[in-house]
Amino acid sequence: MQGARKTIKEKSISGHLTGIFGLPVIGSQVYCERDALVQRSIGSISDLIAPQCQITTSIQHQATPLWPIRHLWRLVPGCPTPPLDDSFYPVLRLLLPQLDRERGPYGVKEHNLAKVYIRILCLPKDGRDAEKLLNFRAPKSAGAQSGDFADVAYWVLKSRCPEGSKLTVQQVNAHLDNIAIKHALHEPRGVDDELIALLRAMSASDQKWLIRMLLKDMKLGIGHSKILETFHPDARELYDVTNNLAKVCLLLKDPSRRLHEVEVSVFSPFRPMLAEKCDIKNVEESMKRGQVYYVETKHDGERFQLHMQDGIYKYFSRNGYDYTDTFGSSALIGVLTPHVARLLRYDVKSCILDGEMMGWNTRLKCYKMKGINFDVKSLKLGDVHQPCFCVFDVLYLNGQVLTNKPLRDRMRALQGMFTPEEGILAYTDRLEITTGPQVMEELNVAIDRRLEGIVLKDPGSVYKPNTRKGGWYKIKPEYTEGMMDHLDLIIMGGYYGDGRRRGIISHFLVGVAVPPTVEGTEPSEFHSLGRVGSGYTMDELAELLQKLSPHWQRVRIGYNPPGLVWTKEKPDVWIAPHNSHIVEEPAITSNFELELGPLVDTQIKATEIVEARSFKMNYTLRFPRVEKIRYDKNWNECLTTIEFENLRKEASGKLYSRHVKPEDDSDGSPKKKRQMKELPTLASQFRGADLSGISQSSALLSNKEFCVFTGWKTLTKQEIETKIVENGGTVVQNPGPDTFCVLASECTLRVRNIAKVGRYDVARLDWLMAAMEQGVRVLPLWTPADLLSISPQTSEALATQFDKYGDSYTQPATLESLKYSLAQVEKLGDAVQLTPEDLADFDIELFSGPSPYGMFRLCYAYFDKYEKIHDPTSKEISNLYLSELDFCFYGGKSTAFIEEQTTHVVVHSKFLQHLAEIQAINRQRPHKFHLVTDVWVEESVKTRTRQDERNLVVGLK
DNA sequence: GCTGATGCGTC
DNA sequence: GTCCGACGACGCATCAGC
DNA sequence: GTCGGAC
Repeated sequence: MQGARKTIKEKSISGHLTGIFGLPVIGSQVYCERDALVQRSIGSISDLIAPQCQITTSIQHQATPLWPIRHLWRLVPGCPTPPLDDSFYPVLRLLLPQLDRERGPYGVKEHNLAKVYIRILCLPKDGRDAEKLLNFRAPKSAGAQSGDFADVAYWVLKSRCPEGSKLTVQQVNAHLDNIAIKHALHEPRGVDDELIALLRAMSASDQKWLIRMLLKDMKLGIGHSKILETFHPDARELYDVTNNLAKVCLLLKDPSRRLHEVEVSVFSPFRPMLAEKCDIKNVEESMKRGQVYYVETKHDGERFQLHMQDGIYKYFSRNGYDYTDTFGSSALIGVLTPHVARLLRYDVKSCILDGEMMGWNTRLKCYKMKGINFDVKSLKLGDVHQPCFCVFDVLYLNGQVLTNKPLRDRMRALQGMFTPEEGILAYTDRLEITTGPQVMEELNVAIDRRLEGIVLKDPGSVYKPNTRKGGWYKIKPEYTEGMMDHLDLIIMGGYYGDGRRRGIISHFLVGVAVPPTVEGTEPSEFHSLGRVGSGYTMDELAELLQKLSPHWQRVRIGYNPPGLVWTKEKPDVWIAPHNSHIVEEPAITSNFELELGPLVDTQIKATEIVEARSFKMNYTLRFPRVEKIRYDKNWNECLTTIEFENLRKEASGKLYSRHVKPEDDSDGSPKKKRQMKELPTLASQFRGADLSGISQSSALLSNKEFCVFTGWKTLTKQEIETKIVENGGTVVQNPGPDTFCVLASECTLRVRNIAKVGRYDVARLDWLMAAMEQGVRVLPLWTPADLLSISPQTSEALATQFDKYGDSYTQPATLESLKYSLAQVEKLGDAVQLTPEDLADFDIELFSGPSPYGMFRLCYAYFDKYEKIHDPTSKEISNLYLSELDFCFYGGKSTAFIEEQTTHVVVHSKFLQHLAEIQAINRQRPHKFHLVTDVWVEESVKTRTRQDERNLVVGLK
C-alpha cells in the first residue's frame, strides 16, 4: 500500500516535469537527472548560447542569444544581478512562479487575459469563445473545462495557434521579464505586445502552461515543498531563509552535497516563524508544570523583519517583499529608519529583528487598528500616523546568528539593543508566567485592552523559519467554543468555484431579512451581508447544492430579483428566499464571560463585524465561515436587520459611547442567547462566594450591583461580598452593564486594567465600608478622593455638580473657585487613565458623530495667558482660565508649552499681542496648529460641537 | 474629478 | 501532523469610462 | 487570516 502510494506520488512529479519540459524523467530519478536538465535547459551562460530545452512536448534544438535577459535585468531598477552561471533557476522559477521574488507582478489575471485574447484573436465580442473566456468559471459557458482558465483558453486557442513551438526556457523567461517590466513601467500596450508575440510563437498547449505561469498557479497537484525537496533535500530549508530560488539553485547545484548549516543572513528575507493556533482550554494541560513561559501581546499589525548592517537598512514583509522604500534604507531617509537609527544602541553594527509593524497615531498616542482606512505600508511623512515597529525577536546580532539559541538567550540579546520610543520602536510586552490561570489572566487583560490575543512562547524554543510548530502558540478568544454568537443568515446567491471546486456553485452570498412591516407575516426583503465559502465539507456542500440547485437563476445585469437587495457585490446566480436555506456563521459580537480566573467581563475588540462597502448592510464579518447548515430552520427564520444591528451595537456601539442603552437595561428585551458549551470551570478559590443563604439587614445598597476585586484590611473579598448582600446589594464577579461600581482597596493590576478601559468607576473600599459601618441610610456621594478610577460619565456628573456650586461657565469666578475646579479637572484627568484603545474609540466617535462631552478629545491646546510665551512663571496677562476649564472638561488637553502634539493655540480675543510670534512658531512646524480665540472654545461649548477653527481664526494669513 | 474594475499585497 | 488549495476581508494603485 | 481534504 505504502509502495503503491509512493509510486503515484513520484509519477505525478515526473509526469508533470515530463509534460512541461519534455524530459523523460522517471520517479525518483528526477533529481539524478537534474544536471542533464540544467544542461539542456540553460546551457552555458558564458557562451551566450541558450539551451535546447523548451516548454512542453516538442524539443527543438535552437540556439538563442541570451543577451535579452542580461539586458533586461539592467532595466529593472533595484533588481539584483542575475546569476551568471549554470543554474536550474530559469526552469525552477517557471515551475514555482509563486515563489519567484525576482520578477515583479505581471498585472494580468484571468479577466485581463481574456480581454487580451479576445482582442488579439479578434474573437467576436458576443461569440461563444469570448463568452467562454470571460465566464470561465460558469459551466454553462465554458463547458467541461470550466473553472480552469488555462484549460478553457487551451480549447479556444487550439484551432488558432501554430502547431509546433519554438520558444526556449530562456525566451519564455525573457518574455515574462518583459511583461513584468512593461507592467512596472505602466505600459499596458507593451504587455499586450509581449502576449501577442508569445501567442504567435507558441502552440495551444504551450500557451496553457504559459497562462499558468502568468497566473502563478501551475496546478501541478503538487506543492512547492515537494518540488523543492525533489530538487535537493536542503532546498526547502534554504528557501525558507532566503526567499530566493536563484540562490537555492546556485548553492545546491550538487544534489549530493548537503549544506551543513542553513542560516539566516542579513538582507536575505527569511520566512518568519509562525505560531500554532491554540485553544485556551487546552493550554493548561499542555503546559509543562513549573516551567516558565513567556506571554506576549499579539498585535494586530503586519509582520515585518528589519535587517541592518553598517547603517544600511532593509525591511521585508511576511512573504519576503521588500518595503524598504517606505520605511527607509538609511538614517537619512524614510518614515521609520531615521528614528530607528537614532534609537539603536551605538554598538549594534548589524542585526535582524523580527516584529510587528503597527500604525501609531501621534496625536492620540495609540496604535491604529489595522484595516479601517489604514495601511502601515503606505504611510508618509507628516501623516498623523507613523509606523511603529514592535520587536519581539532578534535573529542576528553583530555577526552572530542567533536562530539556534533558545528564545531566552535571544531575549537577553534583545534586551537593551535599543532605547524604546513611544510610537517609533518598542519591545513587545512580555511577561513570564508558569501556570494556566496566569495565561488566562493575561488573555483577559488582552481582551480588556482589545488586543487580538496573546502569544505563548517556550523560552527554550529555537527560531524555526516558516514553521508553526516550534513552541509558539497564539491564543485568541475566538478559538474557544462558546465565545461566539451565531448568526443565522440566508443564502441569497451563489458563485461558481475554482480548481478543486470547479464547475459547481462553491460559495455563497448571504444576507439578513428586513423585518416585515406587518407582524406575523413573512419577510419579503433581504439585504446582503457578505460572502462565505468555507466551513463545510464537500459532502455537506453536495447535500446543500442538491437542495438548492433546481432553484438557481442566472443573475442578469439590469434585473434585480424580487426581494433580494445587494449593492456592489453580485453573485453569479440567485435564489428566491423561499427556496433557500439558512447557514450559521460565528462572530464575536457581545460580552462574554469566562467562568475562569479573576476575570473581567467585557467585550472584545469590535473587529469581528467590520464596515464594508460592497454589501447592502454596510457591514460584514471579518473571517466568515459556515458553522452549520440549518436545515432545521425555515428560510423565514433568518436573522433580521434589526437583530443584526443590535448585535453590532453590542460589540461596537458600546465602544463608541460607553453608555448602556436604555433598552439594554430593561429586562423586557430578550437576552441574547449564548451558547456556553462546557467552559472550563475554575478552582473554588477563584469563584465568588456562595451568597444564597444570606439574610438582608439593610437596604442601603438595594438595587445596586457591585464587583469586589480585593479584600479590605482584615476582611477577605468574600466577607465583603457577604456584607454587601446583607445591605441589600448584589455582587458579581465581573462587572457588567448593570454594575454600579467596582470596589477595591488598592490599585492592583486588575484595577489598572479596568481603569484603562474606563467604563467603570472603581471606588475605594474605605468609602463603602465606612458607609456600612456608620449605618447611614443613604449611600454618601463619593468624592474624587474615594475613587481609584472614574468613568467619563461620572466625571461629567461631577463636573455638573461643580457648576451647581457656583462655578458657572458664564459667571465671573473667583480665583479660589477656579483653582479648585482646575485642580479637580487635573485630578480627573489623572484618574481617568484612558488607554490608547479608548482614545481610538473616541477618535471613531469624533469622526463619525458628535459627542456631548468629548468635543475637544483630539485637541492639545496651549493657552496664551502669560506675558511671555512659554513662560508660566511670567505674569498672567490674559484671563483664559474659563476657556481652559471648559476646554478640559470637554476632553481637551492643555499643555504648558507649545509642543509637537499641540493642535490648538488659544489666545484671548482681546489680547492679540503675541499673534505674530505664535504665527512665526507655527510656520516652522511640520504639523500646524490652529490659532483660535477663547470665542472658539465658548462657541463650541455653547453648541456642544467643536466649531470650525477657520471661522473663528484670528488674523491668520 | 468621480466611480467601478482589476490586480496585488496584507491579515 | 503537514501541506496545500479554496475561500473571506481590507487598503492601495492604476486605468477606463462617465 | 479561515477551513477541509489528501497524504
